[in-house]
Amino acid sequence: MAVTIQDVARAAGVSASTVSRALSSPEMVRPETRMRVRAVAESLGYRPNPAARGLITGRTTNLGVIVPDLTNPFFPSMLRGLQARAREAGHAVFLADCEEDGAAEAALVHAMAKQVDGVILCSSRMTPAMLEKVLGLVPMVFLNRVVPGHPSVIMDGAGGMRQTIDHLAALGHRHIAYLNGPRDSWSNRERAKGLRRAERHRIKVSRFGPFAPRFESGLQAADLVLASGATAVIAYNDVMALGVLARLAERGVPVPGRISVAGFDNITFAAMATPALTTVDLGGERAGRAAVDTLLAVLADRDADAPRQVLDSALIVRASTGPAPDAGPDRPNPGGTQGEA
Amino acid sequence: MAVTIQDVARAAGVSASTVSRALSSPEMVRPETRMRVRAVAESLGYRPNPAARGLITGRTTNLGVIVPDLTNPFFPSMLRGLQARAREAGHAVFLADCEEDGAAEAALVHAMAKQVDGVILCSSRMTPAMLEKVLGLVPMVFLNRVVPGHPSVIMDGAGGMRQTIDHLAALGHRHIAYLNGPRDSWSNRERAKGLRRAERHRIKVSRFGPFAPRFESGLQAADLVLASGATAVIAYNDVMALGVLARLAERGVPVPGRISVAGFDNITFAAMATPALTTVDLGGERAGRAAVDTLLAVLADRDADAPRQVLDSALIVRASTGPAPDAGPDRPNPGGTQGEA
DNA sequence: AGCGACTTTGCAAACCTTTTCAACGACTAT
DNA sequence: ATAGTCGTTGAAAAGGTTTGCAAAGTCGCT
Repeated sequence: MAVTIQDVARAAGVSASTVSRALSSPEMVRPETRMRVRAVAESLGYRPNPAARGLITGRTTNLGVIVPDLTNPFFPSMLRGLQARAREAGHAVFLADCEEDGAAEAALVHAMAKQVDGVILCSSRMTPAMLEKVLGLVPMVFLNRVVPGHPSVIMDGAGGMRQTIDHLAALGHRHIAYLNGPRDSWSNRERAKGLRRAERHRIKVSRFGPFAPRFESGLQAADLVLASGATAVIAYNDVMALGVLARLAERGVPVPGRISVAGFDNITFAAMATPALTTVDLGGERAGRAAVDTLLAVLADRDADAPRQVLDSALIVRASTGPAPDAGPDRPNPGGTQGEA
Repeated sequence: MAVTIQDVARAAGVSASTVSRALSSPEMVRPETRMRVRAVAESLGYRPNPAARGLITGRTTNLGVIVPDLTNPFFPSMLRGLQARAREAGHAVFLADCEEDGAAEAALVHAMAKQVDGVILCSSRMTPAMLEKVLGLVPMVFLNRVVPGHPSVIMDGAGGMRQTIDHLAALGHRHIAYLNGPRDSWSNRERAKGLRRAERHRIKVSRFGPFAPRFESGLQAADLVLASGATAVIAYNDVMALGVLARLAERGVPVPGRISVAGFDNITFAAMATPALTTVDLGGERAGRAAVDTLLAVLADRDADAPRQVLDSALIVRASTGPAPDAGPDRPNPGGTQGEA
């Protein structure tokens, strides 16, 4: 049915080895023969069978990717960068969605192991014990999680948080709220670490949660934040922040007049909300590309020690954050903030 | 390095064939032997090499999926259903994003052909000429596009449009606008077909576009629609509709007081907008699952004739659509609409 | 006891490719 | 002229699995 290397060999009057060489090691075959073979291969529509090739070379030119939840809009942007870079490098991408389940994730690694040259684990949900069992199976790089001794590319959530706090401090806020994400989320811990920056500005921080990173959590949290007296709220991610925004709009609370709102991830809809949402862009596409590059580097030199790459994040200031309500529009040095602007 | 069937055979004191059978055709081997072999395989952590297996069986248990744009939030939901069903059926999923480019899509089909048992083409961007060249390569099913003689599952955009128009008619609207999607999009043509329903209600329809299906197009279109005097606007998709909503909010136009807005796709953020967006749910997850089922059916019986499955769509009425402004809140039989409610 | 049928197992071929090795001819350098 | 080198090619092995076929063993029946 499908055309094999033998068919090409017969049609070109050479051996299979010559066909193989004409296509993958062109310098090893006489130009004249090479041309003829290539022409025949082309005309027959021959494509090497990757499975057979992989069997002998031990390489598949496939990359595996596992994400925890495709419907979280943060991942598609990451995937896009990842996918594009992989294609540039001549690799196809195997994608699986583990649906936030670490055990499923481990099973997927097993399933993929033999069909890919390496796998990229995005925000892996595996416990250390689960990790232990799959670590040797196939080269892996971790995206958005550090696993000692293994290559990772991480996005600087803590740094993003610090930028956000500096931004709010400059706007005169003295009391802010943070809405925690899921309890055992690595990214949430990272982001929360950045909260320490508030001390430097003598800003009071009220923490709420943990919350599931969903729109509804934002609705719920908005009322809590309002009652707390904070004049700004930073949500674990944009989806929650949008929930906060929606609830505040419903209650007629002016944003950023009475309260400023910020999120994380810079998802597409952050820019589309009214008011447009101030958010931290963690550089998802860039991270996706970096993960592929890292994996390729590991593949090329397995003995190199595990690189850990940290990507800068950037605060995207939009309309949802503004001066603190008690800080008058242009009053210099309000309260005790030492004019950190 | 990796443990092969030979290793298991040696350790269990049987031949490789017996190991193979113990694992995949259990009834062919004596229970006692079967147990022992399975125990050994388990303890050694043996996993059959899918490439080697595929080479001989001709089946890979992989499915390929090509989508035009991962960052369009409609696709992830489809993918999710697809992915889940594929996993239930024991198939892994190869994903590729062709970035709205038909030629790239064709290349991806080629690249995937030998590594998958079949491929699902979501909203294929290939021209008929491109299609021609790849049709025989591998079993395919089309999602959201009909290709004569090939299996497809399609979502009923025209039906969704009819429901939307009936809905608006019932609310007393006499003049509506439609914002076209991309010029040669099959889905746009389908949706536009449903516009004929307006004749039955004696509703005037103004068409705008074609537009790229983006938020910015909605911003642009909103002003055009307002100037046209229409009291309701249906956008090609939710992303555009959200753009319309944003622009109208910016101009202080009450929605749905002055104008009603509706979209297509029921993306997550449609429900999160203010006002929440009325939209047509085309059943993406369901469609993803159906596509897998169809593909599996084709694979099981290649001679069966190409099924074409049409999925019902459902109008999700939310706050962005309301009574026409000139139709008073409860006035019966306004104008000449024959009271179609 | 002998025969046939069935069960259980192993051998070897097959899948398609890459790669090692050897062969062959031509050419160069001694 | 001869040995060595180089360039070009083919034969064959290898990679890990499944499967058709045959062999061996078991059982029941006549």
